[in-house]
Amino acid sequence: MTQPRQPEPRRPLTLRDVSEACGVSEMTVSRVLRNREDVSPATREKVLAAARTLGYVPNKIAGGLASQRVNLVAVIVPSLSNMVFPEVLAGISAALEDTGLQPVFGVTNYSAEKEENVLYEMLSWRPSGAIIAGLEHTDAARAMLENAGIPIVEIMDSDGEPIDSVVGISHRAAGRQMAEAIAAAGYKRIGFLGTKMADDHRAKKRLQGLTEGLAEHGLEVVDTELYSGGSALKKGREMTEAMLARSPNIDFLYYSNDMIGAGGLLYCLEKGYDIPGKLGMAGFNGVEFLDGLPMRLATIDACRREIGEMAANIIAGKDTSGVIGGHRVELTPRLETGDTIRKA
Amino acid sequence: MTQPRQPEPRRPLTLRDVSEACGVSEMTVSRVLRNREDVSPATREKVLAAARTLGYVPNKIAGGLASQRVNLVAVIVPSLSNMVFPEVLAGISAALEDTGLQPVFGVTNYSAEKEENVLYEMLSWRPSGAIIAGLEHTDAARAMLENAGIPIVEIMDSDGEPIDSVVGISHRAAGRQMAEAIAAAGYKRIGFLGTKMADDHRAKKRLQGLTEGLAEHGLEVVDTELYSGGSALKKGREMTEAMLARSPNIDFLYYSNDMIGAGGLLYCLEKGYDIPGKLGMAGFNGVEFLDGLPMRLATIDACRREIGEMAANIIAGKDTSGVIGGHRVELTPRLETGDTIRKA
DNA sequence: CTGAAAGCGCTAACAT
DNA sequence: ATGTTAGCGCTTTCAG
Repeated sequence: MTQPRQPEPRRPLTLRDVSEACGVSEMTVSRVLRNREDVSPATREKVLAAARTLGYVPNKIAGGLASQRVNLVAVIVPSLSNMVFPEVLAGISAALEDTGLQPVFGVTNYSAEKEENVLYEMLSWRPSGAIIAGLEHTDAARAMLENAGIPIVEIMDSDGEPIDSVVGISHRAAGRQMAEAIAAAGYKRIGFLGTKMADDHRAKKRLQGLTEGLAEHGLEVVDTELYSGGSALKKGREMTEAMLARSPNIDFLYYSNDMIGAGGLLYCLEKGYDIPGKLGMAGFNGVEFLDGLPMRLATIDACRREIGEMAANIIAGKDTSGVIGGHRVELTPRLETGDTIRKA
Repeated sequence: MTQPRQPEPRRPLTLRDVSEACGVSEMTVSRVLRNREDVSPATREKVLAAARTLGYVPNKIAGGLASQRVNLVAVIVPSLSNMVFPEVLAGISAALEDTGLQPVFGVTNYSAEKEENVLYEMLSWRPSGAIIAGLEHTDAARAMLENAGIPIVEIMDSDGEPIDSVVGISHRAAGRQMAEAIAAAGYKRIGFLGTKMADDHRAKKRLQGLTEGLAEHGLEVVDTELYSGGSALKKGREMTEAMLARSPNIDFLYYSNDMIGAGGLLYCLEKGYDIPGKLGMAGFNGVEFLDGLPMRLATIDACRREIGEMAANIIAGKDTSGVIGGHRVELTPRLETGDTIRKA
C-alpha cells in the first residue's frame, strides 16, 4: 500500500522558510522583500530567487502589526449599482495606483446603520486613511472617524461640516442652478421625480436647492413622484407616464438622477411630446451613458471621477497645498443644457 | 499664554486601556468583545460600557495574527463600470451578510498582470477564501491560488479547469444557444459587435460558441465590429450604423453585451428598421436595465447575482452538499427572446 | 467564570 | 551591508 501523495497540510510559508532556503537572515530577507535599497545586489538576487521558487507571499498582518502601518485606504460608498459610484472608485484607484496604498471598498446601501457597521469593520484594520461618501453619519460613526487618528475625506457633498477634509459639490447649489436654467427658459410648472430613499441626503439637498431657486422666480414644484427599487430606466418611464397623466399641464420634469431621466426621456419621445418646446427635462450626474440616447438629456455633472482622484490625493499626501488635513474642496458642477431645455 | 487644547497624539486605544478602565483582565475583555458566552453578565456589562465610552475599536491586525484567522474574503473582478459585476458583488455581500465574513473587492481592468498584483496584495492579508472571476490566470497567479491553502471559487465561467471550486455558466454553450435561436428564426447573415479586449475570455467563448453553432446550420458571421472605451450605449449606436452601412444585407446583429445592444436597438428604432422582421438583434447578460427600453432586447441571462450568492456560500461553508472544496456548479443561462427575434 | 504566560510573523532599532 | 533583540496587540492554552 503506497501512501497517496498528500498535499502537505499547507502551513503558509514564513520569512523563516525563505531565510533558511537561501541562507540569509530573516531580517535581510525582509529588507529585500520590502524593496529597501540597503541590500547588496548579490544577496538580493539570492533572496528573490528563493522567495519565487517557494512561492512565498508575505504576511501583511504580521507586518502591519510590527510596523504599525497598513497600506490600506477604507472607501465607503452607498451603492455600486447606479453607475455613479463606480466612477468615483475608478478615480480613487487610479490616483492611488503608484502610491503603495490600496483601496478597500465597503457598501452601505444608503443605510446609516450599515455604514456604522462597515466603518467599524474597516477601521478595525487600522487603515492609513478613509474616504466616505456624504457628511451625514450616526453619532457613533462620527465619533469613530474623529478618533481614528487617520486622515478622513468625506466626498460628494460640500453642504455641511466635515470631520476632517471634504471634496465635493454643493448639491443645494446644483439644485438652484437648475432652477435658474428652468426659470430662464420660461418653464412654469415643474414636476419632481426621485427616489424614496430617506437617506439619500444629496438628492434631498438638490430638491431643496431647486425649490428655493424656483421660489425666487415665483415658481414651485407642482407634483412629485417617488420610487424605490427596480430598473431605474423602467421606473423613470412609469413615473413619467403617471405624472403626465395626473398633471397634464406640467411643462418641466426634473429627475433626481440621469437613469430615471433617461427612462422618462425615452417614454416622452415615444409618445411624441414636443421636447424641449412644450416639455423640458433634466436629470443629474452627467453619466457617460446619456451620450447614447436619441436626445441629450440636460444634466449637471457631479464631477465623480475628479472627486475620487482628489480625495485619494489628499489621503496619499499628494495634494499640492502643503496643508495637513482639513482640506475643503468644493468643485463647481457644470450644467449641461443638452437638447431637453429650450433656449430662452 | 494658554496652551491650546491639544487633540492628544491619538495613540489608538488597546485592550489594555479598556481593561484598566473597567478593572477586568485583558483576557476577559477580549472574551466579551468577541461575544463569547463564557463571561458573567455583570462583567460583560462593565466591559461593554467601558469599551463604548472610550470608543474602543479592536485591532484586527493583532487579532488576526494571534488567532491565525481572518474574516476577510478576497473578491476579484475585472471591472465595476459595466452593470454586470456590481450585481455579482451584491450577491456575494448578501450571502456573506450573516456569516461573520467580510468581502474585500479588487478590480483588474481585464488585465492579467493587474490581476496577479491584486491577488498578491489580497492574499498577503491571509483571507479565509477567494472568489475570482474567470478561469484564465497567469501561471504565477494560479500558483498563488493553489498554494494559498484557502477555498478558491472561480466564477462566471465554467468552460475550463478550475483550481478548486467553480460557479458559472458555459459561455460557449450560451453562444451556441443563441446560434440555435437565430437559425430557428431563419436569419441568414449575422453580424457580430463586441469589445476589442483581448482578455475578455468569456466574450471570446461566446463568439466561438456562436460561430460553431451557426456553422452547424451552414451559417456564419459575415461581419464584425469591435470597440474599446467610451460610452457603451453610444458605441453600440456607432458600430451598428457602421456595420449596417458597410453590410446592408445583414439580417441579425449579435452584441457581446446588452449595453452596446441597447445602443444599437435605439439606433435601429430611430432609423425605422423593421425589427424583428427584417433585422433581428440580441445582446448578452440580462441586465435589468433592458426593461426600460422601448422594445425588449433578446438576451441571455448570465445569472450574475445567483453566481455571487453560490460562490459566497461555498466559501462560507453554507453549501448543502457536505463536500469540502472542489465544487463544480454550472448554471443554465436562460435565453430571453424579448421582442427582437422574430418567431419561427 | 477568570487570569497568566507564551507567541502569532513580522519589522524598528540597535548592534556589528 | 547584515545580524540580533525586543516587541506590535491580540488570542491560544492552560491554570486556577
